[in-house]
Amino acid sequence: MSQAYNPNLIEKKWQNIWDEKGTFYASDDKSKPKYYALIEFPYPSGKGLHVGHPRPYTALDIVARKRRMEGYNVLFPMGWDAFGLPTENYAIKNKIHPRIVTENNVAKFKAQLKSLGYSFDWSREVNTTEPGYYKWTQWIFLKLFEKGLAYKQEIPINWCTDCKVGLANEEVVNGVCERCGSEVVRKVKNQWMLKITEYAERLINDLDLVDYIDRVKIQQKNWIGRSEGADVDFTIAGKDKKLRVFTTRPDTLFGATYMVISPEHTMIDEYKDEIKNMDAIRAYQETASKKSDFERTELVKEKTGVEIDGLKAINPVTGKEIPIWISDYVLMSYGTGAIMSVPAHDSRDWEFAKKFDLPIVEVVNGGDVEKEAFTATESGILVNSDFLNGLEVKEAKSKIIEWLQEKGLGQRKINYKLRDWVFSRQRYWGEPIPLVHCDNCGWVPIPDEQLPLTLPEVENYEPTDNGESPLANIRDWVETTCPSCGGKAERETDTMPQWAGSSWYFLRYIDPHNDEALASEEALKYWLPIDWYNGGMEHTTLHLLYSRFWHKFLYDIGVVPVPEPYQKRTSHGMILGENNEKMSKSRGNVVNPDEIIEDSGADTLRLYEMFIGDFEKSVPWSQNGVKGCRRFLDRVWKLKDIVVEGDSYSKEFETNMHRTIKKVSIDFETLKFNTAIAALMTLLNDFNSAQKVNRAEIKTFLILLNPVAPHITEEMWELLGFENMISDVEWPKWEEEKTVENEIEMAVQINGKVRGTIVIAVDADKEAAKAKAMADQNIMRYIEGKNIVKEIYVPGKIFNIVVK
RNA sequence: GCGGGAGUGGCGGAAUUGGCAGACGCGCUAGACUUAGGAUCUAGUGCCAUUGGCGUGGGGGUUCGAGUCCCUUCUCCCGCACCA
Repeated sequence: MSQAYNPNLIEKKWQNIWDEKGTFYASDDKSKPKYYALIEFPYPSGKGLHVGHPRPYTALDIVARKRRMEGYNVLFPMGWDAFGLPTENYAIKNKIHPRIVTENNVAKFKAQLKSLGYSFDWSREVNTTEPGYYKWTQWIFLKLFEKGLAYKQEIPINWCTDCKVGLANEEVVNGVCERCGSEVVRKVKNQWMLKITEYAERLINDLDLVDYIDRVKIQQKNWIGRSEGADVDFTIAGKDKKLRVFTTRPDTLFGATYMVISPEHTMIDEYKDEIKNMDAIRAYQETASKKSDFERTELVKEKTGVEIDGLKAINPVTGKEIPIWISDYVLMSYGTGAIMSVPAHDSRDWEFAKKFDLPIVEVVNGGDVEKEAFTATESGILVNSDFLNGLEVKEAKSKIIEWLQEKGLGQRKINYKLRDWVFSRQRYWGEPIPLVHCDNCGWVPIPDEQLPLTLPEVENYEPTDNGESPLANIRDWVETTCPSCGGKAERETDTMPQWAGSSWYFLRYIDPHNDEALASEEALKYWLPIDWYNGGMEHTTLHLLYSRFWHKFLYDIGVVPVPEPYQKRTSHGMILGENNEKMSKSRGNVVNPDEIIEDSGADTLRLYEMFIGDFEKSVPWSQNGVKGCRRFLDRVWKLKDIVVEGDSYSKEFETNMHRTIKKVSIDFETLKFNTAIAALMTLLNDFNSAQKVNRAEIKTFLILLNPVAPHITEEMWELLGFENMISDVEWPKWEEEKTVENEIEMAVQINGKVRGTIVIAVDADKEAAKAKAMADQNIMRYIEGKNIVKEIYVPGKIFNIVVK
C-alpha cells in the first residue's frame, strides 16, 4: 500500500519547482506559433480572492496548459486593476494611504493565486497603479486629446447634499446617500469626455471580424443601439428659433400632435421670461433631478409632465400649432433631448396623451389607436398624411426625408444609444489627467518627457466641499506653468476612471518593462491579437467596449498592428452561495477558497470549479460537490496500485482511450469542462472495474487530467518514473477510426415508443435491422395483428416501425 | 422600463444538435468492513402502478419521432453607463 494522497505537501512542492524552473514563462523564441490566453485581471479588494475568481482562471489555465503541450509559445499573464473606489474609501476610513492598501491586497491575492497553481507568467505582472504603468495610460489619453477625441462637457453627477461629495451610482441607494442617508441630487459639473460615439459604427461592424459568443455580440450591438431616422426641425411659433428632434419614425410626422422636451432642455431657460408657468416648471425640474434615468424611463409608472404655457411649436407638415410639454421620460442624454410625440404610433406617447387628454391622430392604418398605439412598421399604409397617403411605412420614410431635406427642415440621421464616455472622476485614487489649464492657451497637454505625472501625496483623500477632487487642495501641485507659453497655469485635478487602466493592460503584458513605448512594435506584432479572452458577462458593455475603442484608436494612430484586440471572447457564469443567492458577507454565504485548499487541496478546488456545472451559467456552491471531487482525486491517486506493464493501449481499453482523448480534447476547447471531467471519471471507473491500468493508459490519463489538476498529475508522473515533467510532454492524439465501435445497441420503436433494442453493425442496412427486430419477442408482441404502415430506419441511430 | 440570458430527478448537470431523456457527480437506501463512521468498498436510486403509464416551467402546434423546431404564456437571473 502506498502513501495516502496529501495535496498540501505535493502542491507546494510543484509550485516551487515551476517557479524555480520558470516552466510557464512565455518564451522570446518567436519561431514557435504563439498563443495568447487572457483572463480579466482582478481588482485586488481587501476581502481577498473569492471562489468566483478561480472559475474563469482555471478554465483558461486549462487552455494555456493544453496549448503548451500542443507546442505553442503561450502567453498567459496576470496583473492588478488596482485603482478604484473601494480602496479609496477604505483609505479614507482607516487613514491608510491607498498605495499601502493596494500593496497589501495585491500581496494577498498573489499568494492566493499562487496556491492555486496557475501557469501564469509572473515575470509579466502588471499593476495599473504603478507610475511605470500609468505613464502609458496618460500617454494614450494625451493622444486621444491630441486627436480631438477628448473634450469637456457639463455632465450631471450624483451629489450628496450632506457629505458634499460626488457619489458613484452604486453609492446611491433609493435616491439617498449610502453613507449618510441624506438626499442625493444631480449636480452639473464640467467633465472630461471621450468620443467613443465616433467609433460607434466600427464597433458594430468589426464584430464581424471576431469570434465572440453570440450573446456578447448581441448585447454590444444593442448597447451601441444604432437607429436610422431623421432630425426634424420644428419652428417655435412666433420665433426664429427651431426645436430639433430626432425620430426613427419621420413617416408619422403628420401624426405629431404635441412635443415633449426633457426637463433639462436649455430651451426652458432661454425662454424663461415668456413662459407663464415657470414656477410649475421649476418644481417639475426639481423633482426630475432626483430621479435616475432608469426610474424615469420605467414604463409601468404613471407618466408625469407639465405643459409649457406661453410657447407653441408648429408641425412642419400640417402647419398646425401644437403644445410643448416637459416630461422626465425624455432624456437629455439620448437624441436631442426633445421629441415629436406621435401618440397613435408610440406607446409611451400614447400613454402620455391618454393621461393628459392630448389628440391622437392615426397616420398608419392597421390598428385601433383608441385602444393602444399601433407600432408595427412591417404592415400598415399611411393615412391622414397628405402626400404620403397610400404609401407603406418604408416608402413613406424615404419620401418624407427627401421632402424635409428639400425644404431644409430636416435630414437623414443615424443616432446611437451609446453615449460618450465620462472620463473624469473627482477622486484621488486614479491616474492624474496630464493636462494643464492656461488662461491664454486653454487646455495644454504636459510634454511626453514629463510623463508619468505622478499622484502627489495628500493628507486627506476626501473630495473637497465643493466637489473638487482632493488634488485641488494641493496648491503647489496644482499651480504650475503652461508648457506652451510659460505663463501661470493650473493642473487638471480630476483623475481618470478605473476603466482607463483596464482598457489597454493586455498590451502591456506583451512587453511589460518597456520604457520607450507601451510595448515594442515587434512584440505587438508577434503576440496580437489575443487568441482567447474570457471574462464576466457584466463587462460586456463597458470594459469590453471601452477597450475595443482604445485599441481601435491605437490602431488608427499606428501603435498596434491589428484592428481588434480580442479574437475570441467567452464568458463564464457566476458562482452563487449554497442558498442560490449571490455570495456576500451580509448574506453569510461566502466561501473562502483558502479553506478549500487547506482541507482538500488546490487540485480539488480547480477540479470542482470546472465540474460544478455548465461553465456559462451561474451555479450554486456545494460543499458536498467539493467532497466528491476530492474522492475522485483519491481514487486517481490509488490508480498507482493497479498499474501493469504495457507500452500501448490494451485491446480492452483501446476504443475507450481514443474516445476519451477526443472528448477531453474537444470539450476543453468548447467550454465543456464538466463533461470532459465526467469522461475522465468514467474512464477511471472502467480501470477500477477491471482492476488494472497499463503504463500507456495511465500516462495518457494523467496528461488529460493535468490541465485541470496539475499538481497530483506531476507527482504521479514522477512516482511512476515517466521521463521529464508532465508539463513538458506532448498532448495525446486520437485516431478517429478507433473511436467507433463497429457494433452498437440500437433502440427499436413501435409508434415512437421504445419497445426493444437490437445489437447491430453500425453500418447495417434496413433489412438487417428489420430481421433482427422481428426476432425480438417483445417487438413482435406489438406488431402482431397490426399493419406496418411505415418503417423509419436511421443508420446508427434509430429504427421506428409505425403500425396501425 | 430597455437590453441579454436561463427554466430537465431531491440537488448540480448530461443528451453526438430532431433519434433510447437523466451520462458524470452529489444526496438518499441497503449491504460489507469496522469499537466507531461525516472513512472506504459493493449494489440500488426520475415519478406512479401489478403487465404498463407519466415525465424536460404551463398551454397549443409541426413530425414516424420534440428537452431540442414553431406559436403562446409564466417564473427566475444579469446589465443599464461614477462598483469592478
